[in-house]
Amino acid sequence: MVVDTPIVNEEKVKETKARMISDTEIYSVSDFFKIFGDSTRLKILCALENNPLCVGDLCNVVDITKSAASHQLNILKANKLVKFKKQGKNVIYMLDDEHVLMIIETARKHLGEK
Amino acid sequence: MVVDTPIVNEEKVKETKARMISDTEIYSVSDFFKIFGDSTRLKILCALENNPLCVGDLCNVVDITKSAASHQLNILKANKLVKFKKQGKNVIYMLDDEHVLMIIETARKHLGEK
DNA sequence: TTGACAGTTGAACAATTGTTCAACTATAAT
DNA sequence: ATTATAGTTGAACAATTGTTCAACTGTCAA
Repeated sequence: MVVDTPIVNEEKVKETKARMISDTEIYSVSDFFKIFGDSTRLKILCALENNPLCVGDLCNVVDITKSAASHQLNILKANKLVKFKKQGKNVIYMLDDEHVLMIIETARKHLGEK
Repeated sequence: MVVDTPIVNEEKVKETKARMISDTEIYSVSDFFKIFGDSTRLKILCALENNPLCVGDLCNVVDITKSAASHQLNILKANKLVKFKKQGKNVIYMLDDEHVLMIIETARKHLGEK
């Protein structure tokens, strides 16, 4: 829908609008956060923090089915948060970006403070 | 459901499980990220970055209805990301925690790099 | 070359989450 | 007091998102 209320402070609204991040960037940032907003994906990232794991072992650590893991790994892969290598019958997943753990740590600290 | 695949490396799984963050903390961290995972909420936080705004003006900046704004402000308030003061007929909202913008900035940088 | 196992995929389903709508409260102005 | 305006609320609805299920691919071992 559209706005259903009149502007109170015209100038302030104009200025604030001018300072806003573009819609496309807002969407890419919120999509990024959405990835961390799911506990299964967070657990997967957490599990891969110290060592690479094959899908089967990852399932056992995180306590999910192969299918659920595979779907979530696809999302993480598409967003360049994990990468993988094939090893015989197994597929070994690992973090693609250590940077990511820092983001999680920042959130944990923030929550710890409140 | 439960895991549907056998363990490959028993010891690795055991060790990794031991290192995992507790489930309750995983949930609170993912809930935290969920808040930033919505573009409307992100826009609201972004709009309040430089100046406090009354609900009506916020609606005009972010382009949403009063009701939608109010619901989202409730969520942000419950999570201590915004606070408000009453001023006559208006309710003025402002950020409760500058820390939050840092988290968004970190995400933007991360996305900019890839 | 057949059987077993590891992982993937798409569609159906279930659950969660955001928006809309209509009714409501509270404040200010006449 | 009455009316108009600002904002809130809960329930219904719509949309999005995660999980399950069953069928599939590819690799290894017998």
